[in-house]
Amino acid sequence: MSSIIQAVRGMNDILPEEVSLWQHVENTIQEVLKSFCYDEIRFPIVEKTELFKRSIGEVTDIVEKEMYTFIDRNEESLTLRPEGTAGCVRTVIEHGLIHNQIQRLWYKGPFFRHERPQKGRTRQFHQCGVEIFGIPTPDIDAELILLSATIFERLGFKDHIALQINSLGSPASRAKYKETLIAYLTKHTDQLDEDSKRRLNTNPLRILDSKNPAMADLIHHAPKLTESLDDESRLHFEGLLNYLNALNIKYEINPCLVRGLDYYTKTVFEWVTTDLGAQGTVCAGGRYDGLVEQLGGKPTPALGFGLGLERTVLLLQTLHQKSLALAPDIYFIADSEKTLETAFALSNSLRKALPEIRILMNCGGGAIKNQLKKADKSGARYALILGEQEAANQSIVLKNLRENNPQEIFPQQQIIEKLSGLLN
RNA sequence: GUGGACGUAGCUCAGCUGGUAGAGCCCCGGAUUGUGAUUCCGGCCGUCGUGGGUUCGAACCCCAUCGUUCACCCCA
Repeated sequence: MSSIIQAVRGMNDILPEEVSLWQHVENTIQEVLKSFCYDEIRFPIVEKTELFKRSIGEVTDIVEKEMYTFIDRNEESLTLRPEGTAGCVRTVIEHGLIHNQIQRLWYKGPFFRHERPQKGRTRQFHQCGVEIFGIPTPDIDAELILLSATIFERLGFKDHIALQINSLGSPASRAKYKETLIAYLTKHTDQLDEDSKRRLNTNPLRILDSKNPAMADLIHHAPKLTESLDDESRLHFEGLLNYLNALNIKYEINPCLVRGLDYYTKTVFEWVTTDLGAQGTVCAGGRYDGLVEQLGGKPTPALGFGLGLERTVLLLQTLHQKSLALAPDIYFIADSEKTLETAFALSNSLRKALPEIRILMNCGGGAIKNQLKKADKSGARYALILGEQEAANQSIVLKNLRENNPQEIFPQQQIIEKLSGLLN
C-alpha cells in the first residue's frame, strides 16, 4: 500500500453525516432571504490581490499574513478570497448593477485564510454573505439586522445568541476618536500588555476589544466612541435603535465593538454566542459607505454581513445534536441476477409514478438474510423482497421493518397503488 | 506566528514504576433449508503518527518532526 495523502491543514472535509445539517442551515437561510426578496449573486473565488489590499486595508492581519496569494502564469498576483464583500462590490461596479440602483444581494461559498485552525475556525471556511447597495437611511440597517434575527430564530438559536451593536461614525469622526484614544492610552502605557502596545500603532480601536482582564479597568474608563460621533452618525444610530425597538429586537450597545476591517462606517453589529468557545461570533457586519467609491465606483452607501456557516452548524450541533439524514422509504431486495432485473424495472416505474419516493436498491448481491440486515441498517421503513418464488408468479413481498406486522404478498401490478397509499 | 494538551485496530478507548498489545462497536461467517435491531459461537482488523536516542529490552523514558485539538493573536 502506498502512503496516504492527507487533506491540507485547515481544509476540512464535510462528511455525509454532517451534510444534512449543512443543508438544513443553508435551506433555512435561503428561505428567509427569499422571503425578504434578496437576489443571489455569484462571483469568483479568485480575485486580483490588489482588490483585497485596497478594500480590507493594507495593515490588517488578513492582508499582511493570512491571504492565500500566488503568482499566476502571466505574472499577475492573485488571491483566494479571504472574505466576500470586496469581490461582491467589484462585481456590482463592473457590471453597472448599482448605477442609481438599489440592490439587495446574497451569496455563499468558501473563503480562505491562513490562520491556525481551532474550534470554529478553519483555513477554508464557508460564509453566507448579504450586501445591500444604494440606501443611506437607517431603515435598511434595521432590515438587515431583522433579516439576520429571522434566520437565527428559524434555526432555533433564540436563547443562545445575542446581538451586539455599535456605531463607528463617519471616517472623520472615527479618525478624531482614534487620536483621542491614542492620547488616552499613551498616558497609560504602563498598563498596556504586549499585544496592546503593538496595536497602539496598528489598530488602536482593537485594544478596546481586548480579552485581558488586567486591562478591563483601563478600557472601562477610556473615552467612548459613541460620545465623539458626528451628528449625522448619531442620528443614524438613534434611528436604527428606534426601528429595532419597534421590531422588538433585543440588542446590547457595545461601545468596544469595533470590527477588524478598515472599510466599516457607522453601524457595526455582531451576533455572538457563548456556546462555541473562543470563536463566538456567528454573524457580523455593518455599513461601509465609502468602499464602493474606494474601489472606483460612484459613491454609493452600502452595508452587509457575513454569516459563518461552520459556526452556525456547530451551534446547531451543540444545541440539538440530531442528524437530519434522510432514510430510504424502500430497501429493494432481490435474491438473484434474474430477479434483480425485474426489481430494477419495478423500482424504475415506482420512481416515475412517485417522484418523491426514496428507493435504495441492494446492489452487490448477498443472501436474503444479509440484504435484510442492510435494509434494517439503512433505516428504511419497508423492504420490498423479490425472490425466485415471487418472480415466478409475478408477485412481490412487502415487509414493514419498523413495526411487527406480518409481511404482505401481492401482485406486482399493484405495487404503485400499494406504496402510494402507505407513504402518502 | 505564540503557548498548552493529545496521537494505540475503520470508530471509541484500555494498556501500572519499561518485559515487543487488548476491549467494545463495526464488518464477515455460522446456529436458522429465502426474512432484519435480541441471543450465542467463530473470524478479520495494528510499522502503538514518523525518525532518531537511552536500554539486554520501549506503546511507555529522552530529542526531533508531522498531525490533531484547545487557547492567544486575528476574525465569520
